[in-house]
Amino acid sequence: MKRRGGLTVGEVAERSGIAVSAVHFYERKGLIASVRNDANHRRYSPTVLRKIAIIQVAQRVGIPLREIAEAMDFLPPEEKVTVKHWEKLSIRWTDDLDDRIARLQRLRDGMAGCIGCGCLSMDTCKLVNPDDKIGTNGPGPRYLEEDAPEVEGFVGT
Amino acid sequence: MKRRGGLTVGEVAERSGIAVSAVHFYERKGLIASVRNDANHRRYSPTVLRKIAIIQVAQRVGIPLREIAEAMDFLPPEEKVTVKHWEKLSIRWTDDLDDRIARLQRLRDGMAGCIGCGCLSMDTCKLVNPDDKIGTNGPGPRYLEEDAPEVEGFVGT
DNA sequence: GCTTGACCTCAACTTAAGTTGAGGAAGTAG
DNA sequence: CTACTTCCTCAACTTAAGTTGAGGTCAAGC
Repeated sequence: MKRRGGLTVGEVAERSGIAVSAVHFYERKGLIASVRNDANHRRYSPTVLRKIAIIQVAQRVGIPLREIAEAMDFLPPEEKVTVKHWEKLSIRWTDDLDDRIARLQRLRDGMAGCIGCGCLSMDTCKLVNPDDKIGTNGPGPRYLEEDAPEVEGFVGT
Repeated sequence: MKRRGGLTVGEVAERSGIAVSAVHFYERKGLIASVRNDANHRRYSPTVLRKIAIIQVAQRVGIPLREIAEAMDFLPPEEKVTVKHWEKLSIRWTDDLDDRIARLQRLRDGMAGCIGCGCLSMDTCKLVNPDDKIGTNGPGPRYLEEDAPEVEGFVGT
């Protein structure tokens, strides 16, 4: 196979640790790009490895590919990408990550509170009623504690 | 519509804040149960509202329905479910949540470090190399910094 | 007596992130 | 020359968690 002209899809797959099909997939989604040689085979710039690494980190942060693609659209046309650009993405995704962590922590604190009180699913429970809908009479879990005692009716009592 | 015999699917949907189709779906997945009246209409015990509330909290924690169903399989046959049981589930999922938070925090710390050093995708980067595969020569992102400088070959240099 | 509303079932569609497989071309090793 | 490997495209399948729609039943209200 012709050397000269960049990395083959197989090399990219092996070195980035993802499957060839995933490399194809990322390309279809516009996350990475390649040029074709005369045999219509993809050739990648080595910077694609950096990009794939970024993609993987972003995915672990929980960013969907669509958003990763959007963020990467703001990058200059390949060779001009600098460390500054990676830093920007990094900061952006760190903020996302902070949000996610904060949300999970609030949830955890709620859970911890509920372990003590055993209130899970009660109408005053922050966990079940995260938006504090109580009293709005809109849909959402309510009246739960009112129902539980008078089980009457079920099984035909 | 006959009153007597428990909540209708519409009532469950409205009071739990999920769609009727979702109630059906949860039932198909074995997460909740109903009995049928003579018109073949579902009738639910009010405890189903509690269960759905639990399902929603667990989902927000990030537990897939399959696992929620498994956990709920350990619950006694309906009416015998006590606050103790909810507490057990709560504790179990709090642990899951702690893990999830810890993982995200490690990731965040890695990101923060990378913002300073601009190393994203370097071979020494904990983020890109979470398992510290460096030197194993196995697949995974490596050599990245070795490649970047000598871009030669691409575009035919 | 007919329309309306809530319910029923079953099948197909949706999104995300890929994987798997069929069918074919092209370059390399023996 | 033939076999092997890598590559190509395109279509279909996968899982999760539901939603949407078609076609049908049943009781109530006017």
